[in-house]
Amino acid sequence: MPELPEVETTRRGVAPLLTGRRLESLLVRDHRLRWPVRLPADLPGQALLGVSRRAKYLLFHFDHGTLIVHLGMSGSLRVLPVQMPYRKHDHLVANFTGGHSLRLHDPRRFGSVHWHAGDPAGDGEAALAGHWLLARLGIEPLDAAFNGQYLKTRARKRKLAVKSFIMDARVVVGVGNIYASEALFLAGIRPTVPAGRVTLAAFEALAREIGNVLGAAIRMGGTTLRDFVNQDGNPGYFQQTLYVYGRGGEPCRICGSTLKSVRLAGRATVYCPKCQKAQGFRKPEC
DNA sequence: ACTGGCTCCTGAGGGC
DNA sequence: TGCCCTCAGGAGCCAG
Repeated sequence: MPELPEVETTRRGVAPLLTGRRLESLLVRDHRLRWPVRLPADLPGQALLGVSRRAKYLLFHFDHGTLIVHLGMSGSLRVLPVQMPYRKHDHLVANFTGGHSLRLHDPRRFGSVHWHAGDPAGDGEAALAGHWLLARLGIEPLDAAFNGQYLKTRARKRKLAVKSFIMDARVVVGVGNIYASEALFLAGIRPTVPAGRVTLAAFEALAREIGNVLGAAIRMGGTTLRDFVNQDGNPGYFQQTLYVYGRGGEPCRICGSTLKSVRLAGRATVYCPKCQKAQGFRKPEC
């Protein structure tokens, strides 16, 4: 399940291998992703100018447009020698000059691929930001402007649970279930508290912890880049110690209390009833 | 304007 | 060993 650190790690792995190369051929082996894949006939022949990221969308910038790729929850990208046989669920194959073959693998097909036409020069960048998939996205969690005051302002009068609030991509992007759960634990905030009732101080701790946990995961992901081309390495971010996610019923690593498991907006949610209070009250010692 | 529920899909894991 | 069941989840969409 690619969270933002894995998407960023993917970008950093793929970009240096493919940037500057020309797309020689494109094969859509299965167009049935989240939305049917429809790509222009003139995409082959274009050069890849660079790869960037917005939220969990990877943006492959070509001469005359941008390929917008989302990995869903089971998607992955790898760059392999062009002669390597396809795997089951390799839905998209993009062969570049130099024998580099980019493969989109996505068993559950929750991912998506869109083409946005428009030269990157001129107003292309602004037009891309207005793409319907990207237009309503909130702030990047690693942006300096993402802080407690931002969250406090956005949470005004909101009644939904703070965990659901920080998982809303219109507020802040890239905070999936794992990192929302962990950051709330580290900030000492109970996930079920209405967002509008969280104090500024607690939001400041939460913004800090979200940044910390995502930043650390990206740095760890970087350590697996060496293996990126050839094989499935353990994604580095997964080596992080998980305090609550997936640990319902087990003892809290800090205080030993039994971790409580609830569902919030259909998402498994685990918290420590002692370490996580309504207003947030301490940062557990790590 | 908000909010929660639904939906897509396959593979993993548990129970027997 | 094998089968069936349940569950997991990102995020757009929609009804209330």
